[in-house]
Amino acid sequence: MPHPPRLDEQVCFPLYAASRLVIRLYQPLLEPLGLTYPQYLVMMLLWEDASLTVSQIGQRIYLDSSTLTPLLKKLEDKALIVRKRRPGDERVVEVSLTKTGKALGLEAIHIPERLFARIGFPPKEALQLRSSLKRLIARLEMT
Amino acid sequence: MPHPPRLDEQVCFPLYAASRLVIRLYQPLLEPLGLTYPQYLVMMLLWEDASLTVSQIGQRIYLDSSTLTPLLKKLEDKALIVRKRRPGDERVVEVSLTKTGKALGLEAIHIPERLFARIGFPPKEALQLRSSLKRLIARLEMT
DNA sequence: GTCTATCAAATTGCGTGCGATTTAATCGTA
DNA sequence: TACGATTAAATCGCACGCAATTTGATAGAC
Repeated sequence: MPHPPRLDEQVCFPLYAASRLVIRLYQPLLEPLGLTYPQYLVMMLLWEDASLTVSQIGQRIYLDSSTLTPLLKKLEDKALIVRKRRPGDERVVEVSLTKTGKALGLEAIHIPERLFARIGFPPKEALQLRSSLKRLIARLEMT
Repeated sequence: MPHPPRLDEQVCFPLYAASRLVIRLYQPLLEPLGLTYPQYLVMMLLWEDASLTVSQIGQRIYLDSSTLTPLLKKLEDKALIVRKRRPGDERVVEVSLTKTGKALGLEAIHIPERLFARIGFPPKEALQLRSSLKRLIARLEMT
């Protein structure tokens, strides 16, 4: 019996809902650092690699310059990063951590465990969920 | 050895990334119906229950009136729904399907399977992912 | 060397999300 | 039956996301 799509039967909706609900939980943890969740993602990349181009950041978190440019400007206003055109290829903008931005990484160290404690999801299932999501993302990247 | 949070180790990021990537895949399927993804979610609810209040919709998809009001007005502009204050309690707004809106449900019947085909994710793993996400959402709802 | 194609960011316009506040209606209780 | 509390939507301000276009710089073909 064919019928119009039902919310309960979808896979995408729980993805969308869970994503937004978890980001809401992050909020009170990120607020003391003065970061939004997408800003936090960019900072995480830079805490690992202190300098990246806009494109490299975009490839890692699946955002393009139309989203990143304003976001990066906000991080620059907060003095967490600097943006500099690459000498020798002025098309490329290099984003790098400032001392303040690097220091913020230390303040963020306990965020993941605090978030995890709040959710109270079984660690085993969390790991399995993550690996399942990563396989899904790998498939989505192909298309 | 404590270190700043790393993107690879997070559970939330794959959630956020997968959600956005899947929504992107929906786009070309929804475009012929003239719907965005969140609008599609609302329509799915109404295809099941032809009349719901703004609050009821919000509870089901975790959005509040500040997001829903403008979205519902757009659906009304497209003549897919009507919004009417409830006689007897003027605080409540009843959202109901128009004939056009109901008819659109038939055009949407094959969207889920077409999307699923595009992703090419093993059905077994998809079901397991969905149930895991639903458990996660249940935990998130408690807080 | 010039001219076109390509490339990286930036810009623009629109649709969410969401915290915070406002508006209007109803409820509860003295 | 007043009147403060509560409730449901709406409004406002700000920060994403993303399609489409623009801007400016470099690369390639001739």
